[in-house]
Amino acid sequence: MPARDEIPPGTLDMLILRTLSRRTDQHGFEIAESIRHGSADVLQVEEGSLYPALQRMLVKGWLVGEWGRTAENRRARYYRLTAAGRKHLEHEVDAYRRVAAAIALILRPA
Amino acid sequence: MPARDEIPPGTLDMLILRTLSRRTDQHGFEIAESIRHGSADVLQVEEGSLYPALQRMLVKGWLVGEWGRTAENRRARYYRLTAAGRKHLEHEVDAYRRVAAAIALILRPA
DNA sequence: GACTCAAACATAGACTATCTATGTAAGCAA
DNA sequence: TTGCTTACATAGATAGTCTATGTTTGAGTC
Repeated sequence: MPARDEIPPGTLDMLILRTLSRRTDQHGFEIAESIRHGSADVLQVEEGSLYPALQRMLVKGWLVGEWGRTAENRRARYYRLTAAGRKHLEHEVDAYRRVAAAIALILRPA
Repeated sequence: MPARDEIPPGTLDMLILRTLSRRTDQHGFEIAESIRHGSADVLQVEEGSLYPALQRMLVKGWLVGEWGRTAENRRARYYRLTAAGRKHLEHEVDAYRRVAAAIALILRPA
């Protein structure tokens, strides 16, 4: 029934960036929820994957983050795409679609 | 120009099984070529990935292999799906499609 | 106020699966 | 016999996810 799936290796950054391009200024927990809901409850990002990914992308300059407060008055880091992040997202989506189309070619019924 | 892509982690077994379900009794080199051509030259399986994958799947009983000779009189191992392999392929394809659809949900334009 | 609970962030290490690099054997041709 | 190619094979590097664990902080409760 639910049996949530893992995030396929190589897609996590893209999913995070895309989530932030849909709605900016989300913090980590929100991003995880957005991915879960946005995927119809199929994809679940674990915290041990999420936070390192956010760090990596901060370092690469694809995101900026600033500390703030949630509606429940908890400290949280809010992320936003940079121009470089937006461009990188485009490239990742292009590459993903190309590969997905290629796999579809092989899977499609003869 | 081509700039062939890597096989996404987790998809190689499925691609090999699917290739053999389209045409049975192919040897390793043929399988690699089938995947490349069948993907419109996008996907390239490296030998260092291919042969270990074939070994794994022999052990798991998804394939059987028997030694033979190519048209050029070279020794080669010809692989064929087992019933278990066919069933496993179905499951892998189902799981792949479910995840791909979930990713598509997130990627699709708002 | 002490205690508990959850939110939010974070890191270390395990694990999986691909790739790169390398090697071997065998057939054929010059 | 040298070289080229096919075909199979293995070892180690690498990348990216996960599990498990830990820390801080705010809110609620007794």
